[in-house]
Amino acid sequence: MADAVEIRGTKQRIVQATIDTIRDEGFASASARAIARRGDFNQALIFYHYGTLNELLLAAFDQVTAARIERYVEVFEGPDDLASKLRAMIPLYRDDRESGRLRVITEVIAGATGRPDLAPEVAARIDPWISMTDHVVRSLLDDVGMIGVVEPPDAAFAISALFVGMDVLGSLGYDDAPAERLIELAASLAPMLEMLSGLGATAAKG
Amino acid sequence: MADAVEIRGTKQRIVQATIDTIRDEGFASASARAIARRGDFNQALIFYHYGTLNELLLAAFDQVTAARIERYVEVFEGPDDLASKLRAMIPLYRDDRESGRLRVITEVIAGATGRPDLAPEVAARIDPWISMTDHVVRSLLDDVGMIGVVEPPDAAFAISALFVGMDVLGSLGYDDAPAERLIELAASLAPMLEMLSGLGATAAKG
DNA sequence: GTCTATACTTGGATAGAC
DNA sequence: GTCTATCCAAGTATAGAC
Repeated sequence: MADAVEIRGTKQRIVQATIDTIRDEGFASASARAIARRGDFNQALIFYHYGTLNELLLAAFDQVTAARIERYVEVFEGPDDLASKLRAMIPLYRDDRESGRLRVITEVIAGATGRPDLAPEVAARIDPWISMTDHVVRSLLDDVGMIGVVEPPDAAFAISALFVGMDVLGSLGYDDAPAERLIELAASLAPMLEMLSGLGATAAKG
Repeated sequence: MADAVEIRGTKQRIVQATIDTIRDEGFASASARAIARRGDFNQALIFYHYGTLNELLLAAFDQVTAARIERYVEVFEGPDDLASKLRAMIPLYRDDRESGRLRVITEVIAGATGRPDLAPEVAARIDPWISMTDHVVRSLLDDVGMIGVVEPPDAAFAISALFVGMDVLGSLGYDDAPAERLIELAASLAPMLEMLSGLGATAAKG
């Protein structure tokens, strides 16, 4: 029990060291050697267990995102109104930021740009996020009768991009506190949007 | 005349090769060796003329952004209404994208994340963009009487982040055509905002 | 200012002993 | 499954001839 964390063994230890390295030293510095130093194990283990460094980096990305997306889906597929959902999102987002998970995700996304060996793999792993956003946005726009004005995929792309961009600027050293304030703002504006809901439906009929 | 482009000599040739390399092979591949291969000159020249590779990369970034920002400032400091400004922005943005300049900028921004030796330098070079956005947003929010609801710096951060994020996702392989459609959408919504202008002023007085 | 040659470091990955 | 040892490619940067 006490070593429950050890049970999963070496592979997990390697992934954890990878996450730590990316978080604290950046994607560009996350070499096999640096990761092994960090986790205090032999560098050859990486290649025994993961084959290539890229595979390990992707495994680390998967681990960081896996638990995360479930929590967000839970919030956004709930029965609450938009404002409540957005407000429920704030502590999740804050936790992601403070725990360093967000930093890891951002580093991998930024690091994969312009790298043909990584870009498609990372893109495939971002897809679920964009899909989730698309789903939320679609039902929202539908309620408000605004599909056709904004296409849900465009809106989903923009919203996802907004977060990626805020995180990237955050990684560059900008204060990313605005992010939380903006979610809060969106939550406070949401009721206005839902007021339009009836209005939009009416207009569509009339 | 015919060799007007040659007059600026080797330094310019090196910067151009750097831009080409970043654009076509990505930031991660833009090593001194790769750049020298690309421009067909000796690798040692880079260090003679620029001291370090980082300096060269920043010089390339400066060159790509310099001409660009002037054109945007010209548009946004003009006397036109917001919708016209946004529409005027579209061909600029498209040109940046199609020429590959945007790719270079994105690669450098993404590449600088998590690199303490580059991040502050790149951040300093992004500041003018955020300032410009802040300026535009501030006068807009002021007109609409919404300062206090959204703080201009937050809005400027978000808008800048939106573009960075769309570009990063574009570099990851996502279709970034939505970007233009969204500017178009913003332009078509702008009149609504300006309608609020009188309303906001009235509310402030009443 | 430009070249060749090279010093030195770090990287991914593998072979083979244990 | 883990270790040591090593191969080899690639990187930044510099010294010194031209």
